[in-house]
Amino acid sequence: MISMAVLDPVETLRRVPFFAVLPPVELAALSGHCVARRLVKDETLVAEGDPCDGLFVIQSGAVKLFKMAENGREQILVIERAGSTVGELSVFDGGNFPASAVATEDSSLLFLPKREFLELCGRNSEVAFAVIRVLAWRIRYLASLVEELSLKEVSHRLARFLRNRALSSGVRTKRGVEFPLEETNQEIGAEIGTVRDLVSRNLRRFVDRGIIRLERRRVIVLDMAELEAQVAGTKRASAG
Amino acid sequence: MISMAVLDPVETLRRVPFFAVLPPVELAALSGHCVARRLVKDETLVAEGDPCDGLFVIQSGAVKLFKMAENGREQILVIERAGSTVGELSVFDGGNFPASAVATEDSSLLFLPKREFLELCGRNSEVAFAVIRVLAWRIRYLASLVEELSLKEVSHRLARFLRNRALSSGVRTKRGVEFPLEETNQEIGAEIGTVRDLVSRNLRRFVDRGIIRLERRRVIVLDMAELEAQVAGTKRASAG
DNA sequence: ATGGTGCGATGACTTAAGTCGTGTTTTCTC
DNA sequence: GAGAAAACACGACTTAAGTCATCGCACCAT
Repeated sequence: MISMAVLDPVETLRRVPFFAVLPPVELAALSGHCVARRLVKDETLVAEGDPCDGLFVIQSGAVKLFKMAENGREQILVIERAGSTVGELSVFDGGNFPASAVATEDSSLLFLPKREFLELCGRNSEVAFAVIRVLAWRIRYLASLVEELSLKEVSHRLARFLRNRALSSGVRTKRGVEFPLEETNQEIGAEIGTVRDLVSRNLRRFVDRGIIRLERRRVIVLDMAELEAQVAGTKRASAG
Repeated sequence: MISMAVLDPVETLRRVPFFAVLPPVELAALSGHCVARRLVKDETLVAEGDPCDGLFVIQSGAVKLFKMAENGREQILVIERAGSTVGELSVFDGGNFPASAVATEDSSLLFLPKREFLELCGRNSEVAFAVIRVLAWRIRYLASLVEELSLKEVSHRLARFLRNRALSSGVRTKRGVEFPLEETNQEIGAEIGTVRDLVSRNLRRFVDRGIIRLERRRVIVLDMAELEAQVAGTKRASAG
C-alpha cells in the first residue's frame, strides 16, 4: 500500500460545508484545536449508544454509519467520505450516538471538541446556517431511504444502487457504462436493505435480462434505459 | 363537533421549541407576520415536490407527512401535532417539499413567511440552535424508522406501535392498560410500513396469544411484559 | 504446489409478506 | 333507525424474501 501523505488540517476543514465560509485565520485557529485520528479498515470509530463530545471530520477514507440487529444483519444509513462529518447530532443535542460508525477503508480523521464547534456556531450565523443545511440534506436522504425500504422491492433498490454507481464512477466504453464493484455482496446488501444471497440472485437476474454484464467484479451496463426503468418500479401494481 | 375556540397566535408560537426562548415582544412581532390557515380532515397542505416559501406551525389538529407509491401504498414519515412545524427544510435549503402533507384531523395552522423566519435565525443564535436540535431529533427518529423497516418484522413494528400508544394514551384498569384505536387499520399500516390486511392478521395473532384483547376498536393490553418482548424482536435468529 | 480462507454462485426449501374475494360489522348520513 | 358507504375479518392463494447447505473459484501465505 502507498504510504499516505500527511494532510493539511486547514485544507481538510475548508472542504467541510460549514467551515468553507470561514477566513483562513479562523480556519487556522480551528485546526489548532483538532486532534488527528487514524483508522484502519473495519476499525470502529464509535458504537451505537456511545456518548460523544465532539465532531469528527473525515480527511480521507470512508466511514459507514449503520444499525445492527442481534442476528448480525446490518443496515447502513449512509457512508461518509472526505469533507463530510460524523457526530454533529451529539454535539448539538447532547445525546448519544444514534448508530455505529466503522471505517470501510483506511481513513484519517480530525476530532474537533464540542466546545470550540458550538462556540463558533453561536458566534457566526453563517456557520449555523450551513450546519442546518447539512442536517436538512440528511433528513431528505433518510426520508428517501425510508421510502425505498418501505415501498420498493429488492430488485429496484439494487437497480438504483447500480445506476448511482454508473453515474458517479462509471466510464463509457464501446460496450456500455463500466465500473468496478469494490464492495462485497454482503456490503451491498447492508446498503440496500437485504442479504448477500439476494444481491447475488438479483444481479444474475439483471444479467439474464440483458441489462448488465458481469466480468469478475466488474459491471458493464448494457441497457441504461432499462436499468433506469427498474429504478422507478414499485411493489407490484394494483389500482388503489 | 364542538366549535373550535379562536387560538392565540402568540400562545401557539410559544409552544414551538425554536420560539419558546423569545421574549413576548418578539413573539408578538412574529405573530404579526403570520397568516392563519384551516384544514379539514384529509385536506392536502402541500404535495411532495411542491415549492414552499415559509414555515407552517400547527396550532391544533395533526398533519401527516408521507411518501406515496404509484400503486397507492403510502408510508408515513411522521405525524406532527400542535407545537410542531412543517416545512423547515425548504425554508433553509430552498428545496422542494420532500413528502406530501395532509391533515389527519381538522386542523388550524399558522404560516410564517421564509423571510421573517430566516432573519430571526440569523439574528438570534438561540433560535438557530433550537432549530438544529429539532432537526437532530428528526434525524434520530428517521434513523430508527429505517432500522425498524429494515431489521424488524411487521409483528414487531405493530407491537411497538401498540406499546407506544399504551404508554402515551393508555389508562390502567383492572383488566390491563386500555386505549382506543382512533385510526383505521389502513392508517396503522401506513405508519408501520405494511398493508391493511397484515395489521388485521397480526392484531388477531396477538389476541390469540393472549397479549391483548380487542373490543370494538378498543385495545386492552393484558400482558405488557410480553408486548414489550415482542418490540425487541428481530428478523429470525441465525448466527452470523 | 498445498492448503486455508473468504466470497460468490446456486438450487432447494421455508416463511413472511402481500393479494384477492367475499361476507360481516361498524359507522355515517339523512 | 334504515340504507349506504367504509372499514374489518378471514380464508385461500401467490410471490418476494430469506435461509441453508454445498460447491468452486480466486487469493494468499508458507
